[in-house]
Amino acid sequence: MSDAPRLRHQVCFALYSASKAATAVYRPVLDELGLTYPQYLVMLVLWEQEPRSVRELGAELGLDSGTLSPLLKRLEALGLVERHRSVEDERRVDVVLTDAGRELSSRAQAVPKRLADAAGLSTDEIEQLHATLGKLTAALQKSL
Amino acid sequence: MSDAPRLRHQVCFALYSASKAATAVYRPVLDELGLTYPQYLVMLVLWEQEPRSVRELGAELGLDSGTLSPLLKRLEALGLVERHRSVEDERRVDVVLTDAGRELSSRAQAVPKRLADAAGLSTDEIEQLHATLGKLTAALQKSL
DNA sequence: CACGATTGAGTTGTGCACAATTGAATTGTG
DNA sequence: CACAATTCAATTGTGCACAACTCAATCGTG
Repeated sequence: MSDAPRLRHQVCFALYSASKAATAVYRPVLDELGLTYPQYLVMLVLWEQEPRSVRELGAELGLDSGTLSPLLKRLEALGLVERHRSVEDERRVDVVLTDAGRELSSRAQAVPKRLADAAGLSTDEIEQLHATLGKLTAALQKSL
Repeated sequence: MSDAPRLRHQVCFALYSASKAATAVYRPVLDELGLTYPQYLVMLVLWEQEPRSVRELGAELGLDSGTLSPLLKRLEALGLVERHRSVEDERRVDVVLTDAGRELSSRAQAVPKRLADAAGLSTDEIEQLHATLGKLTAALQKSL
């Protein structure tokens, strides 16, 4: 019989679908902020701490300069960040928030709440999901 | 203090990272098959049942024609599928496997095993993760 | 100090994701 | 039957993801 792997049984597809559904839920909220989902992630990192080099942003998010360089250029065009060559190490580019970028933080408070509301999971389930995903991601990355 | 949402606490980021890590684990195996991850998903659906219209593929995978049309064109160029206008309804395009496309199924057996090996989770944890992701995705999609 | 190796950011090219639009085929309603 | 509304696939345009590459700055070793 069907010895072919089946879509619905694949955890990878469950991850892929859940991830897409989550960004779809965020989309309307992020639209109001004028951000895409990956841009929001970059802003999250910068709201925690700045300046951050492109390298550091990439390490936090698992993205390389091929993705970040144009993304940061767009955030700069939006007036949310500035990029400056580091003085100590001229290979590095430090990314800092502008006032507008910092102010966006308060408006972004509503973003994670939206997912929690839509998730339909208990706090326990959310926490367990979070923990399991963390274990999974760590194991997968180690296996590479 | 930090009233800004923090990256590490966000379930959405955990999903995003886990999904990226999973496709990264698949990448070398899929490279041997000459497929990308989304192309593999389309083949999974076709291995289960064919022919399938573009519309049906999109419904299974949550993708629209803007994504599928060029993807299917590439699968056709690889000689794995063929596309034919449906006779009953000429708006539809039916996608069928070629012999080469059908044969790829057996070589694809190794793909899901690779994730299971790398996951570092027990069967129980995998099943619970799968179930929770399913609940989450359904709830998120309903909320849109 | 010299110089090969490494690091960091950027660019190019390919492919996916999704919104918006187009155009043809079909359906539903008067 | 006519024709407006809907359905379906394809195209266009924007942005992300990642491999491969370039180039400059820095580091490590002799």
